[in-house]
Amino acid sequence: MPELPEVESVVRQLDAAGLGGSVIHRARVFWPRTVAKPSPRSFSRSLAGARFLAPRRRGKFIVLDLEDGRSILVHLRMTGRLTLGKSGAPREPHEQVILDLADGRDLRFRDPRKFGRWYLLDVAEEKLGELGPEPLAASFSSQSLARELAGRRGMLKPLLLNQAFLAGIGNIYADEALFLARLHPQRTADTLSSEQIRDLHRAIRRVLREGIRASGTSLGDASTNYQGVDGQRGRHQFRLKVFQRTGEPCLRCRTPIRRIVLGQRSTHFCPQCQ
DNA sequence: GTCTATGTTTGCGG
DNA sequence: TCCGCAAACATAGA
Repeated sequence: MPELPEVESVVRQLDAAGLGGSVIHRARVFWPRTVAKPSPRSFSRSLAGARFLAPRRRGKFIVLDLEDGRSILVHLRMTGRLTLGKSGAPREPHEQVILDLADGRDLRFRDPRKFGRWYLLDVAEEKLGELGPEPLAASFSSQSLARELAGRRGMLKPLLLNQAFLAGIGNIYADEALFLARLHPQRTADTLSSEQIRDLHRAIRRVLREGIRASGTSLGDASTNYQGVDGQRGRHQFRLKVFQRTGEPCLRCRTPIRRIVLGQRSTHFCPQCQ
């Protein structure tokens, strides 16, 4: 569920709530596999007393840097969710990790599907280094996108989902960006004109910024959908142009939106203007 | 029971 | 090496 805009929203909410500066009193792991590195035991043991710096984001990772130079990385995957509230509340269903803070609050991780992962690393880059460029960074230009696309003979859509190619894009924003850029999801990546590369670059940034401005996309109404740190829902679902609009008229040309499966992911596009 | 799901990794075959 | 595909992870909702 959460892609770059949702993760960015969570990070901003954690920051606004003053997570930076707070100290971990106790770390508890209830589902061992959630903590990918190190062992859950040493994860818990070595976090007591650690102090957070300001939270940040890289790709779809929430990065919680610690004052001692280490970092906690949280990946929400499909259904992961962080909450920050007063400690002492009974543990809710599907809560896999709880960090009790010295200030009387706790940071909780709830993940019904248990795909989400936590990492405690001496150097954040050992994981973040696998990621491609940040699409919203000033250094991500149309030229750098062109360089990356050159020689890639795969389809555009799966390429946009490849985190080593570009960090942070998921299924929703990939479909939306390709629609905005008027590019077919199955288009071979290295066949774009420089103008189309410019359009794609602009579309990617526009869609992600729009998502952030709307505090993310919350589909459906179930608890497995994206919610912010206080349970806030995003508003970007009302702005989707193709995603989950199968059969509905294209907002540009009225042609019914089509759904196909690419790389095992549903893909929505307008067969007329893409 | 079936199908779908916003993510990522791994292994296979081309 | 690059690419596409299937399965795995584990669960909920339609």
